[in-house]
Amino acid sequence: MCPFHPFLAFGVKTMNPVRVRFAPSPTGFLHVGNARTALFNWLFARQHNGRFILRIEDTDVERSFSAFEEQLIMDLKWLGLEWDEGPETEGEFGPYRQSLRLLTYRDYTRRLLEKKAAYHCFCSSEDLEREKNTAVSEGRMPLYSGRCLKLDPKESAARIAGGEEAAVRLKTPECGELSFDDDVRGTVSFDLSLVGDPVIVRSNGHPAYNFAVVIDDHCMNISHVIRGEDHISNMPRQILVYKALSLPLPRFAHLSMVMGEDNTRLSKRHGATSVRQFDDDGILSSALANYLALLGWSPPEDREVLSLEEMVPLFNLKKVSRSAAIFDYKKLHWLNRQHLKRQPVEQLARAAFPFLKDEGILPADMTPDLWAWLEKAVGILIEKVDRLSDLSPHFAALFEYSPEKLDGEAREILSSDCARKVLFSVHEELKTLEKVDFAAFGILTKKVKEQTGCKGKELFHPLRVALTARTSGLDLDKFIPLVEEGAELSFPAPLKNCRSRVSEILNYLGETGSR
RNA sequence: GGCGCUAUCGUCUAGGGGACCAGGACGGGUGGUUCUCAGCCAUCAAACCGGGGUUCGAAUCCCCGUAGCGCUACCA
Repeated sequence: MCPFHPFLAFGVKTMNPVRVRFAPSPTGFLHVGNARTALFNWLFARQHNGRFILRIEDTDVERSFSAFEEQLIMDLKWLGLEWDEGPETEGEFGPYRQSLRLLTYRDYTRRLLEKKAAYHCFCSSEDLEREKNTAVSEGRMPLYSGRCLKLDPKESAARIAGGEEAAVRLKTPECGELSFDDDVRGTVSFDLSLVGDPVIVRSNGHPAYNFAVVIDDHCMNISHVIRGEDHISNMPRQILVYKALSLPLPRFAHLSMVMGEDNTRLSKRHGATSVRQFDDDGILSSALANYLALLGWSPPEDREVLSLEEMVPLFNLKKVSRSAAIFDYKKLHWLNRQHLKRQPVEQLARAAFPFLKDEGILPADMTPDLWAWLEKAVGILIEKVDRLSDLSPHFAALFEYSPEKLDGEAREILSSDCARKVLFSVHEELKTLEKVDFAAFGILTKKVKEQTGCKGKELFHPLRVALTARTSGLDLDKFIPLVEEGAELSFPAPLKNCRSRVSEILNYLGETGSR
């Protein structure tokens, strides 16, 4: 617990270690907008050898759930944003959950009340609502009237002693100007005549946000408050709390918002918005983090594809953009492709596995042989996709072989003279081969070319259709070894080798007489 | 309504009084890569919100409009 300390009023200047925090409320999944705030805090802490603190703001008892808190923690870890202090790790400035800090808030509230910097308010929410409505209809600012401030202190004390519920309001100056220096926006100022006495403690005893953050940031020794722009309008109220308590101010930086394509706040109808969904969609955490960083920050020398570690020394909070950014899924997908390519095949195979298992393409119990094949296949197929979730159809195409589903274009290709010669020649050659690997395939095509006199399209198109029953797909010299090796392994649905494919299509064509 | 923040290609942005008839990336168009698709490479189109100042000179500084967003809670 952090006791109130009047000395701090004079802002004792020491070596100020960088301490930043990410303070989400556990009221839902980790949203990409919040994730970006967390990321910028993390980057800032890491590059200054500072501490990154996670604090759970669960003072809204109605909406906070521990399940969300657990999810939040998982999502943050998935993104790679490990915290130095917070739930699980703890630390010397805890507890890191607001619901466990009630005594601290109470202590500070008492000080404020004693200094007469705050007062009890007995107004009912109905009264408040009515006053607000009349103010608005008369075109006035809906400020609190200050009715309870005028109450006789004795009466007020008696009502409290009598057990009556009351909120606590901060007494604010009636006029004047307040300004602060924002690290991304410069000087921002407000007219104090426009801020009413805010409730700092609700009548249920829980602190209001604008009070709790100030206390927590101070007690946790936060040096830089980096948060969303939506908090900027709260600054006068928060600064007033700092002043009433004579606490030194940390530095502030307000980040712009993340919007959807239609320039409204990013929400479910724009597509995936929680980091969990991106994981489910086959987006790598490093790609998401990279993309989020690019929303507002631009790395020097056009180095756009960056890992978390690479971003740390390059990041510059003061260069962060002040305007809102629209979330562009296309660019995220492109970036994901870049990150996918940087990934070693072993890792890619591991990352792709869940998607392929769910599609029934791979068995749940993988053997070393299957892993080896998967690595090879993923290494080849990855260049076809932006996301891991897009891998399944490409894998499925390896397994599926259905001459009866031949489309018009494929039949057309098969109907040429060359096609007939190529098919028979390949069929014969395949009989002599034990296994068709990359080298064997080269020799095979050369032989077929000599025997049939067909080359180029005339040779490869029929070959492709014969082996895949499709007109497009993987390069044949990659496709064939994959299929041949896979044919010897046991998958949920077996993979046919080249020889049986060619026999099958020859049979099919013979039966239907369509050759 | 009030207050605050913001404003460069469709999108993310570079730029910080002359180096800018504005650069990069995504996306789009076109061409190349002697099997297809994809990829990759090359190439093209595409922007300083409007109006006033300040200045020899403004995307850049100031003011006014406009628009978007945020806040205006006993939500955070």
